[in-house]
Amino acid sequence: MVVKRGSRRRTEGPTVADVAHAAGVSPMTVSRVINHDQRVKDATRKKVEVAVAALGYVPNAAARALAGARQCRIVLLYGNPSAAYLSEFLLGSLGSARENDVELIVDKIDPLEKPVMLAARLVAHRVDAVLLPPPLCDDAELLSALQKCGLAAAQVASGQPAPSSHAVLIDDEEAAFTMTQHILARGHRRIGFVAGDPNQTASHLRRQGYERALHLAGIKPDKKLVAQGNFTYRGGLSGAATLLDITSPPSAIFAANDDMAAGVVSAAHQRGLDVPSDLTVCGFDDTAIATTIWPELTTIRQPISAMASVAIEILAQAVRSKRPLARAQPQHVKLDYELVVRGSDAAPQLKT
Amino acid sequence: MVVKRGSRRRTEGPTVADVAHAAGVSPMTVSRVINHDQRVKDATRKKVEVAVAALGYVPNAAARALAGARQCRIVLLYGNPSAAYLSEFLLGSLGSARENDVELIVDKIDPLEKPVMLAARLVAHRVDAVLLPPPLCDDAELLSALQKCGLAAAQVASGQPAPSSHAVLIDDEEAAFTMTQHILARGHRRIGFVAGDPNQTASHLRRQGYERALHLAGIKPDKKLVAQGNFTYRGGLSGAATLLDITSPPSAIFAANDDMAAGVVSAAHQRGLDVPSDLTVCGFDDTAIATTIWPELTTIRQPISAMASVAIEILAQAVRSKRPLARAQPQHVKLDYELVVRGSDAAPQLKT
DNA sequence: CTGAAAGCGCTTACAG
DNA sequence: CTGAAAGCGCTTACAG
Repeated sequence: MVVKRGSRRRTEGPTVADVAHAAGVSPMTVSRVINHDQRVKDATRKKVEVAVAALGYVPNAAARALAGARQCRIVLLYGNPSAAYLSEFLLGSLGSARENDVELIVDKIDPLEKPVMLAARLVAHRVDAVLLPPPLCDDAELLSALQKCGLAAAQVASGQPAPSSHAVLIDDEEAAFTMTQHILARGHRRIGFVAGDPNQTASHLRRQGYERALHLAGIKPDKKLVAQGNFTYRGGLSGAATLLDITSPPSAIFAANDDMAAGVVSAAHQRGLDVPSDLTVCGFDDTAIATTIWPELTTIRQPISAMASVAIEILAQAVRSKRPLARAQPQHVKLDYELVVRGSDAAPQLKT
Repeated sequence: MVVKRGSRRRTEGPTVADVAHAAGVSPMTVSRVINHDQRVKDATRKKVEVAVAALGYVPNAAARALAGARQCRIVLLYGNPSAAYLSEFLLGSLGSARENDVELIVDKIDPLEKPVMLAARLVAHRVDAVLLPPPLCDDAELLSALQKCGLAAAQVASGQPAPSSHAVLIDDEEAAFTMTQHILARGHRRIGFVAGDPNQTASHLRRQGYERALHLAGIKPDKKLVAQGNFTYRGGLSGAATLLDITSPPSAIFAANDDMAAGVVSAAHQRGLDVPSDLTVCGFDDTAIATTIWPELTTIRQPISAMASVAIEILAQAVRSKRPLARAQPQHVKLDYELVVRGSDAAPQLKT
């Protein structure tokens, strides 16, 4: 390995030139072998491969990138998700971004900026794709602005993925159905539901799952047992207040996310009700708050970190694909959820 | 922007040459401005900055890496902070990492791995520096292992920064003093305190601030009014239970962080006490939970995101510094906190 | 304080 | 099927 005097050489490893020299070919041929170019003669390829192995050659990523390999810059746009959700989402994205060699930029959306402007700004900053966690994943205007600018987008945890964008999700309806069945199996018949933000499509799916399980159990859904909660702790607090103060209150409340479930638990405590002996409370998401409060919440575990990770991977692949066809072929991936039983559910009290 | 015929130019964006042309300087000068070289004349810098902004210039990372710019790879090591804390910390780090062109790797610590092994692994992965949020910022063994391997470290929010490492903090003692004075000013005389994790130095400082304010008001600290809380929601719950069940319970409780304060509020509710009319509850940190629960917490705002951001900046500077002296000269930066008055504090009830 | 030259390690585009 | 040349966008080292 020849290192010239006064060279600015920093890296210690061998280069294409070193390999070429060792194999008795030109650097160009080494490059072809590395990139699996079909046109290299088998004998030549062998020689190069031997040299590569002997020298322990590893291509320099920066040089490849500079010389023409396609870069990938993805923006993670976030609106106002709960801190626990964002935190897990960030962790998943970060790991995946490193593995897939994508540059990840994290940016809070400015509600005052028009989606069209935003999209234009992203393009100006050489962004290739956009990652959209809830609630942004359901912003139709944003999605269409992005598409018009030719930016790939991945919706994470949207209840209603657009056909034109990539999406990673769980089956919200089925998960809510599963949770409701679990509560029914405990023996509850009057099960309250605190619904999520009506602007997020997942909210409706979760409610549908709840109602389907009820139907299947021969229970007619009662509108008085459904309260609005907006996916916030305060919404859970006020929603539970509504449900708990009706004539024949529910013995269990299923909140469509953990933040609201925490609010429900607090409302129960304020009324002197014990959870779970007086009231069963279940959540959805399994974010940090589920194991922070007491009792710990029985909930649906949504693989937030994995969902973010998969979304980055899909986006990176789409961006780097040579064929424009692949960019026009959005993928929708469904991941598994899991029912996590902890301490906030129990059989209802016997009426005496 | 001139694009030559037959050029292999891939990226559409402007280059140093374009910016140089627009600003009427050489590419070299543009490079200097971008890299915050001190020697550029202010007027020249201005011109370049204007051109950069006008063209929307973004440096090409691959080219920088290839050309030999000193890279800076920082690992953000986290243990088990609250999700809300981590989320804000991550956001601050990410933004700053981009601005300072540092490669940020986020890694959860494995409690089973020996600090010495960890440090060795980091060195093997070409890591230059380590960012330590609480509770890791107070891990003396880790700190010393890092130092022995020649890794720069920045402790964030430690109550007792090591002389050999960089640190960014607020004055915890003074902040707790301020909060206690605020509660005293409301008219409270029996003020409970829920202490944080004894393994984190900040816990002790916060308690000291609380006691100093009491002394200054002529109140003798009462051991029965101090409970252990470990910085967790559950610790706040049980700590408050202890304080609220003594013979003459406090009319106000100051918890050394928001998670515990949330637990205190919940404990109060379980006892049928209203917050704040029956019990004043104050927190510390101003993480997301402070405005999630109801009533919203009066607390001390700790600029978590800014602290992370400053720490990254200091680390990047130290790593890139040509003079080894600067690396041996750790900086300790103190940022401002703020008392945020919201809905969880009020004057005590009149005894009748 | 600023600039002209050379080079980082690889690949594209063109010849042969 | 293989190679010599040029260039990707930036920064280092050297002058002035």
